[in-house]
Amino acid sequence: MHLSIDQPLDLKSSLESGQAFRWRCVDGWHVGIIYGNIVKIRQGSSGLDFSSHPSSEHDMVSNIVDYLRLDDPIDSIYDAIIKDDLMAQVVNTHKGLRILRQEPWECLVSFICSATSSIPRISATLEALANQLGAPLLLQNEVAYDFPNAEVLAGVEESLLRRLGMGFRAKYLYCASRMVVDGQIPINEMRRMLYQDAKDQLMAIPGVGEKIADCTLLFSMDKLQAFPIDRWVKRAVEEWYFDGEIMRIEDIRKWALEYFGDYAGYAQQYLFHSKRLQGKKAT
DNA sequence: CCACGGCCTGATTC
DNA sequence: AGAATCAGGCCGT
Repeated sequence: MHLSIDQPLDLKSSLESGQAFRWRCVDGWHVGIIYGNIVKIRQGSSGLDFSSHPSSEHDMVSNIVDYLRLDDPIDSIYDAIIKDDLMAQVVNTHKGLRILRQEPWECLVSFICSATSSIPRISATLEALANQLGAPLLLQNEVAYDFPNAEVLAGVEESLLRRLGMGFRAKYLYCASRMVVDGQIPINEMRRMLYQDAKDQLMAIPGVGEKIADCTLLFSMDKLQAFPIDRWVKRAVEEWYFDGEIMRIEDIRKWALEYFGDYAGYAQQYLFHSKRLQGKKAT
């Protein structure tokens, strides 16, 4: 199935810029899961080619539009966040990098896993979780495992989670599962909640602080003003906007929301992506 | 309020 | 080679 795209989109960067951890690349195709469907997708000159299961390709179109946020007013967003020459250049270099609209539960778990870890390890852990506890989905000669829901994860021992490589995050994941199952955290209603209200609720989960809450809000809950600050973004802002001065996270957060406005999250993703590529090349 | 060490563990560095 | 150090934080002191 072909889907024409007439706006900036860089599929590879979007799927591999550290927002989602379970996409793999096979022969130029990205294989992963979108809203319970295994999807094989690639970008050509005029748009996307993909196949899917169990939903038909026809029915998957709207899911793909949702997942890649192709409904965002991307040109207005660029206008809004390009406040200076540096951001103009960063956006231009990585034009088409999108924020994804992931499923809230998997996104929350992913970023609980991310604390003091590395992307390859985060991916391995999440894959292990899904392989062990999720339902397999088949497409052509590929298999991918759906992500286990909160009920399933709440039912496994912390020791299993540790065995799967979660380390000290195992107890956080167990708590999060319980809180979602018990209805304390209305994870699927947070898209309709105010940013700060949803954030306060997420941060009530042990192991979820400002950064992990903001990642979840930005990458799965439509809160485009969320500006997660990890070490890369911290470094990027300090070096590129404050002449290398060491800043407090809280001051960066306030500055970013003020400076970039309602689409600060997009600015964050571009800063993160370019700083990380730069950091990797340097080392 | 701020600063700091500890936490699991695999990969990378010295 | 084997031991430190680091990795997309958070929590308690």
